[in-house]
Amino acid sequence: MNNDEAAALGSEQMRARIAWYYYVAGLTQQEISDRLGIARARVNKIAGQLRADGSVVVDIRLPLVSCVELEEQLKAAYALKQVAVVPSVADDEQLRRMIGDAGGIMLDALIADGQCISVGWGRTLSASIKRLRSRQLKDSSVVSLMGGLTRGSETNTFEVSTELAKTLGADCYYVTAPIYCPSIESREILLTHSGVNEVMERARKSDLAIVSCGDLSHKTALTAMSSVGERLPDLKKSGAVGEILGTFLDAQGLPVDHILNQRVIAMPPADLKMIPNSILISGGLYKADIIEAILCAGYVNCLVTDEAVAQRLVASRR
Amino acid sequence: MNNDEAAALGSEQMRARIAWYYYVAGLTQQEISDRLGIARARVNKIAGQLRADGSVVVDIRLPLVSCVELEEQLKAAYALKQVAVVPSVADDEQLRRMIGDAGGIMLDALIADGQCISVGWGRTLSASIKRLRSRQLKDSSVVSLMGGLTRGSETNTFEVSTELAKTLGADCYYVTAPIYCPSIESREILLTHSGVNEVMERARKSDLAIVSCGDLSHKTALTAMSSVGERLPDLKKSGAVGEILGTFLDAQGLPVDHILNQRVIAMPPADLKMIPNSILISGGLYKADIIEAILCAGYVNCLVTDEAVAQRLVASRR
DNA sequence: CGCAATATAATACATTTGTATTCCAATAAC
DNA sequence: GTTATTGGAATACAAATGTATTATATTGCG
Repeated sequence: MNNDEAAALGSEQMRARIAWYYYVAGLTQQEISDRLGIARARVNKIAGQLRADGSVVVDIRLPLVSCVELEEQLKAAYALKQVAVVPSVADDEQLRRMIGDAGGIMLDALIADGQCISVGWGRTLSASIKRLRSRQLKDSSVVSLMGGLTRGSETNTFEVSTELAKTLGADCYYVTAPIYCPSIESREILLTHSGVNEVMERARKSDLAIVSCGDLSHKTALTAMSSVGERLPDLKKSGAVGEILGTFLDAQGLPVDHILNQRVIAMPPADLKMIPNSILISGGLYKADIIEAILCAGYVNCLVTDEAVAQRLVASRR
Repeated sequence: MNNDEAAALGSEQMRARIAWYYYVAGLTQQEISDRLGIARARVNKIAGQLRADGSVVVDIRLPLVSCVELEEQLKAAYALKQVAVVPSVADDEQLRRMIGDAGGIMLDALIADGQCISVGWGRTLSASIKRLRSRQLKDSSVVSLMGGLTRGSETNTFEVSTELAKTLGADCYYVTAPIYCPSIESREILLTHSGVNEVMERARKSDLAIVSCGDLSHKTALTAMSSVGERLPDLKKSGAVGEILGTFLDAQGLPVDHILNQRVIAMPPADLKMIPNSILISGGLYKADIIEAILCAGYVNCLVTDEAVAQRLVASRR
């Protein structure tokens, strides 16, 4: 291929060439920029994006025995069907990608045609979905498990379900309501009128649920919403350790008595128990408490997390 | 994990940690060496090995349209069942790895339990086999298609079949003879007495054959054997353009009349036609002639090669 | 048309990586 | 016990990479 041809490449084909040359052939970025006739800085940027957006994925074929052991211990301790544990790293974003990758691999094996897949929200979930192989499932559907965020966040609940549906080639059903209603009355109105109930009914009957969870620190995306963030002291006083599907739970995994829980529009966590396969994808030591609460209550039967959290979980069951 | 624990890690677990931290988490080699308490240079070396030995594999999820087009054209032009084309790069070793990767992906999809898989020899084949997922096939076997090299080469025929059998968890049958006999008489003796015939019979009945090919330059491993290398002028005079399974072919794909062909111990190329799936894995522009010859004769029905060769092949069928 | 917004090239620089070299300790061979 | 051999640490340095800055098209819009 000569430079004239290269110059005529669309940006998508440019990305594909860079992916091959850099990640498979092992050319240097300089060589690639020469060959393609573009600035090296651009190659560098695109190469980074390719990793981040899941166009290039790496598989590690050496299991870590310490993680494999933890997986087995967690399965036994919390009666889980499937567990994946990845090594811990300090950087949150890197950890999310690692857990997301592992979650994607688990999902890849569980997803089949003819299923209804319900999905929560979160950056880790978003990473998992990027990792999935795309398919053309004709008889499948994706359902959102919770209302949307009004303040445009980097990842909205709508975005997660849309992306999953697109990747799978499935239909998508949205909970067209805010995650927290302004008042208990408005919640009633929304539930009775807007078709939200039908979607949640569909979610209850789904074959596979994919959820994440949030703790009470400011690191968690949900608490970054002003409506939630300003209530953090309240929530802590009420005994909450974090949330799943927008519902705040205490250390035993029971919903706490708090105004936010009365205004949430999402499937109640207890309903997850009716779903054959439910996966919690979440890690980072600061989420250990809420993860433990969710497992104690038995809301989910599969888990993807990191080594440090797994150790905590195993230790507290001794 | 603290340093004391890390220091106690076996080297295999060390490799696994490095794989995760470097390729998935994206830590720098310095960070990893600090965390594991080892020299950075060692991390660097291991990280390189992990890529090379197939413990870390990368998947590109963006197809190159130019390659996809060539695949379709080749299928049509040479009546092939499956074709994979990867972008070309100048460096031979890099190209081998790319083609090997693509070959591994094709093989992964074709290999099933209960099969007999026959295999030739070559560095590209070796790369393909490294890329395969390991399995536990109880009712499968691997058969070598050709005799061994006496002069210890970096990859011997025995090594390729052994590694494939190990990866698949299958039995392995070897052609316990040199690829070229010292004389026509010794060849007769070997064929009648040593069980070589039984193995070749088994190969003829195999379900899947995996072969590579060699050209007549000194780049090719086979011609590096002194017994072959010194006959290169002869071979060229007799019209040979390269070899498959140790048998030298002319541009039409017919075995040439040459002493080496009379002394080769390997399955004759024509017998490949009886095998349901036969894959030729080979690339590099200097091999275009022999690849074309093999395809013209219809010895194989699947092909893995690179873009430049694919273009040549398509062009010469116009 | 001119203007702002965007994308890319060109450049520079700090960080990270690959690699060679030397040195040291543990181990095996004598 | 002494001497090779080996594997890894320590070091140094060149190459490659990540990133910021500025300059230069290119595009879309009023």
